[in-house]
Amino acid sequence: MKNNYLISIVGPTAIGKTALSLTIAKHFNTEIISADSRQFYKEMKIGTAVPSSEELSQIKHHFIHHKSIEDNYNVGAFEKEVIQRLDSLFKTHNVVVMVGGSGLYIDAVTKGLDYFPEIDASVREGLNKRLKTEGLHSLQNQLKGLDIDSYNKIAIDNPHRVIRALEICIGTGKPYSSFLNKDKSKRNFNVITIGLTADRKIIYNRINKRVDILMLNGLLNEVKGLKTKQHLNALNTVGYKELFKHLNEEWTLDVAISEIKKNTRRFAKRQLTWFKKDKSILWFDYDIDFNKIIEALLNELET
RNA sequence: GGUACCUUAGCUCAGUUGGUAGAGCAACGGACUGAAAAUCCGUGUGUCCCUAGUUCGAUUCUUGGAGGUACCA
Repeated sequence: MKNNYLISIVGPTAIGKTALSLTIAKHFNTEIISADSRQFYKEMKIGTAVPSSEELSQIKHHFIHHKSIEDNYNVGAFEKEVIQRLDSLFKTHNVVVMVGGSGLYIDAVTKGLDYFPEIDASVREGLNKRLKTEGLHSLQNQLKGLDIDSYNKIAIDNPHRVIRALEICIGTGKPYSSFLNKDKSKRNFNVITIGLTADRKIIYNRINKRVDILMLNGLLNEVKGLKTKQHLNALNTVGYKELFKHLNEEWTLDVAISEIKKNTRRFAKRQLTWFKKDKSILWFDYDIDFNKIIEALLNELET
């Protein structure tokens, strides 16, 4: 019988997840796990809209600013670290809150990923080089030879997917598909997922406003300070990549800002598409009285 | 006030020698097991300004309006 609960809060960017997570964490007198794939990086303070220092001082947060953009970090490592952290948190708490907008990272914690061995980074580097010189078609053909199941199943037009499958085939000598759908490690906690949402128009208005605020908070300066590192993957992020284009004199500041807004809107759309699939999510309107959500949670905890 | 040109998708515009229309961007839908705020796939969403003619048929031609732009007064 599992008596521990992870309350996961999801929803599109700028919907108000942080405020809700604080309310819930306070109510249950517990701590917060962040599942936001860009808030991990300590160099990205403004553009990722992390909780304010005041908010951070009220409740203990985990996995915010714990990595550097220079580190090689990924979902697998995140899953492992979170599960370890949860094990120790559940020793002193029955309820832990998780909040974030990265669907894959959330699912990794709540549902688990299949096990894959670590592959040396040089394999991917080589594949990326070949993608440039030989083209995607050559990589697709190689995958066809090494792992026909994956070749048929994955999004074959998507270079990231093809390279990922190939790097496993090459790095392990076994097909990528042979690692999938094994028995995932069982979770020793229950998950309740709360979703916050709103009409698309409202979400978009909030996003536009959020971007203006990030600019007022000094996002441009933060990005300027990171200019020499713009090639790093972690900085291939909405809010950063557009301002790099401005600093590289490709775009005016106005164009860059409206591109940030547009790309954030598209990001929110992708988040909604991801979460829509999860039928277990309890959805609430963004401006509901949070006490109603607490009530709903208490109901869930009893049953 | 006169003359010329314009009015077609949310925006910028193309087009139909008369058979109810299509690009870019935006938007919308979707996929996604270690790059995920990433990456990739799919979809035209329309009183063709209004009116009256000519015509089997008008967004297209003609009449008369309305709105806009430029130039001349």
